[in-house]
Amino acid sequence: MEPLLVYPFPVAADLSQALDRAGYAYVGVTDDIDAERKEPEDGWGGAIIMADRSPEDAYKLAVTLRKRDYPLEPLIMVLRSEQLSSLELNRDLFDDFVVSPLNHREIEIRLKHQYWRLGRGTRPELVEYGDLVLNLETYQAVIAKRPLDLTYMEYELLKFLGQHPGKVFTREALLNRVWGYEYYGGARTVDVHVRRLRAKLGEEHASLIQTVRSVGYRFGQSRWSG
Amino acid sequence: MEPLLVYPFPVAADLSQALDRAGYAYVGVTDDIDAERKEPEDGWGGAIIMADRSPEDAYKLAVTLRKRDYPLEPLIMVLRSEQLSSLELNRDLFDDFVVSPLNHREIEIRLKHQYWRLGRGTRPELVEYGDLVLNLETYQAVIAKRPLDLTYMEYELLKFLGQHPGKVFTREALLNRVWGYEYYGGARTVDVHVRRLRAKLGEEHASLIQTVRSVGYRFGQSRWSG
DNA sequence: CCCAACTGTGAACGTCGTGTGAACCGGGCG
DNA sequence: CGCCCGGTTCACACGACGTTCACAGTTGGG
Repeated sequence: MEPLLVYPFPVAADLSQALDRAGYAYVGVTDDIDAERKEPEDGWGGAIIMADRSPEDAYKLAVTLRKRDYPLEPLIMVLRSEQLSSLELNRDLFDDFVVSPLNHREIEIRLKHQYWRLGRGTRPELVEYGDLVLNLETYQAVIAKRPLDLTYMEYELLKFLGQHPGKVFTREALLNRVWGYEYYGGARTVDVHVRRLRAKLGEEHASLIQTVRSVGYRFGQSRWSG
Repeated sequence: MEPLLVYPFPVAADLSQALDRAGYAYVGVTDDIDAERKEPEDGWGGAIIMADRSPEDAYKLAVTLRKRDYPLEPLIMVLRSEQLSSLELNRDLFDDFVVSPLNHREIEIRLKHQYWRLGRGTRPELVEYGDLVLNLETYQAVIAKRPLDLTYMEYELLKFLGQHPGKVFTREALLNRVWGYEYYGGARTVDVHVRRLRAKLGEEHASLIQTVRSVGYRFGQSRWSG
């Protein structure tokens, strides 16, 4: 992760303490010129700008950082309670703000939340196990980076198994929980779907679904053999 | 503007005072059942959930409000300083948070900032995906530099899909979110509009809208990358 | 007021997913 | 050695689901 830009320099003691604790790298800058000079090759990892001492300079810096081709994100402002009104006029200059005096945990959480938001505006819900990844939002599956073309029931079955790795399910249980409680069909159904899944998973991953003789099926390694 | 959902009911004095001052309408709810019962026809305008008294119930409510077809936005949590850690585990449940005791100005600014982000920050006036460009201001669509002559519903549907590339939507969900909550019509409607869209997109781009059998439709390719 | 364009619905049609029966295989046990 | 039990594999038929079409209801502009 690239270091955070922090204004002003030298960095206030409570802020540096909070960032150190949270494990963030950061670089203090005195103004926009300084910021450009110290900017890492891959750009800043974000910015924290304290506007509680010299608000004008702080906002001026924020402007230059945001009005570039590649706007700096995330940008968090720090200010005193009575300065809050000034934010409304500059909404597009920051992503979040904190009211001083600083709360260590709060600034850490806000940073993380911003990174999370940037990373995936709406988070994909994933089911992962080893090389296998199921994206529940897009209904797509990938094994070892190779996309799997699964039918509906195949997907549902694999999803269920993937959500309970290591656990053994009887055919009965699978029929109940994947096909639905009211469903009443033969146990062969499960066998065949497991077979088709294994085929699509490919030779090397077919063993992801193991047969437990006289009991049922298990996904992934047993909890003992790890 | 639709009223805000506020939990719990009765609404804490300082919060109601802050919301009154800021000019927001709001409705206090006791739990998820109550929330559903009191929900305005056009949905909630947002939510403020105080988790400082009974955190479990608060988070439970947040879950139900966010795991719907139409997730409630924005959702702001209110909690005590020592509860901050609990947020990390529930990142997707909220958009912003405030540490109590409440600062009137702060909660007002955060609300406004969230609305601004939803209205403008997140939604650009252009929707782009590959060769497709939708200009939301002029209501015009272009595919591979060739202008598309779309009807209203066609445009709305394409816009919605384009705003959520990769994600699969059931016909039900599309009816809700494109045609509107109160709309009650057959699922064939969606099919036909998809068909007309595909036709207008042309042979080569028809696959932009994919059918996910037994589930619904998906626009574009999956997004595995953040 | 009429025409044209847009939108929704029901029905016909084709495809593909799914379940089932039966054959096949392999191991355990008498 | 042969029988039985359980799992695997295969082929096939049914039916669910999506696509397509034709048409009717509705809206809005000229």
